[in-house]
Amino acid sequence: MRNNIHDCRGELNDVKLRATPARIAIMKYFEREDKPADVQMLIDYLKKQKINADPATIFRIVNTFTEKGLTRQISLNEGKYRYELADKHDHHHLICEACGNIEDMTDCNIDDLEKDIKKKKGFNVKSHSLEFFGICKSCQH
Amino acid sequence: MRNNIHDCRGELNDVKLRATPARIAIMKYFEREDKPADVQMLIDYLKKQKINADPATIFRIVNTFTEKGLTRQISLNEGKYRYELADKHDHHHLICEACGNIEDMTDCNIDDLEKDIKKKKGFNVKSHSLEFFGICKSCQH
DNA sequence: ATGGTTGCAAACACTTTGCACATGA
DNA sequence: TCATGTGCAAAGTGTTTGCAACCAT
Repeated sequence: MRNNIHDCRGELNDVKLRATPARIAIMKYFEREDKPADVQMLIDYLKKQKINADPATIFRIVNTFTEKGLTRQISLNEGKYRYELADKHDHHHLICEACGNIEDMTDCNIDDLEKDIKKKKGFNVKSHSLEFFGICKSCQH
Repeated sequence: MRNNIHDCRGELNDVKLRATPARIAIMKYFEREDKPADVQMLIDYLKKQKINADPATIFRIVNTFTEKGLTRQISLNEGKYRYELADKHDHHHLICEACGNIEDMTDCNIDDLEKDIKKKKGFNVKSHSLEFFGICKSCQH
């Protein structure tokens, strides 16, 4: 019974990827943290787990994950990419311009708008990204 | 009467920037085109106008324009920035994943959502970005 | 005249790639 | 075993910066 500890091997097997330490750790990161991570954050996290990984490897991992549909690549106007789990649908981010914190926001209804776009413009929406920039509660004091 | 030809000197004066050929041409580009431009597009456009400009100069111009509030810097998950006029409020983009074309989309009502965010999370929204990815009409044949 | 702007080169940050070695199944 | 994954180094993009020369006002 090796499955009592959930270590993401299942998810990796499902998409025909080998379960290497770095991949397992990164999957765990994404399942634990709700904040989209950039490559440096992942390297730092792995280092804490005593896993040393080259940036090139991390880039390869997140790119593979994204191709396989495990993760999603997003950009928050920072000059770099971030990555997050792809399975949560229709959620957005509140990005604090003061402290840089990123908060998740779920349940926004853009479906109507997408139908509207289809009708008015003939454009077939596959996905969307919605980000809010502003000042978070604790930075307002 | 040198103002019969609108050459954007007014906008530049308003924000205390000198009216150089490159700046004037870039302002004209933005006023004419509705598609957000990246730096390479601006260089190509200037070249057509017989204005040779260094990438560094273009980056400096769009950064200055953005600081002064003339333009806005956006990212469409491409690994680079694009720039567009800042004066159009509340508009979004339809990005075709087949042909790469970017179409503007106006009149979306996110105000309610922003009020909701303020109420529920205490997060004070200053701006947002909303992009739709999909397949445009002419790519569906 | 003079301070803002530009060109050029160099540096920087992020990301990708080639290849030899290592490793998971 | 052997296809897949990784480390390292190099290269590829996009972007910024220092400084001398240039030009708009």
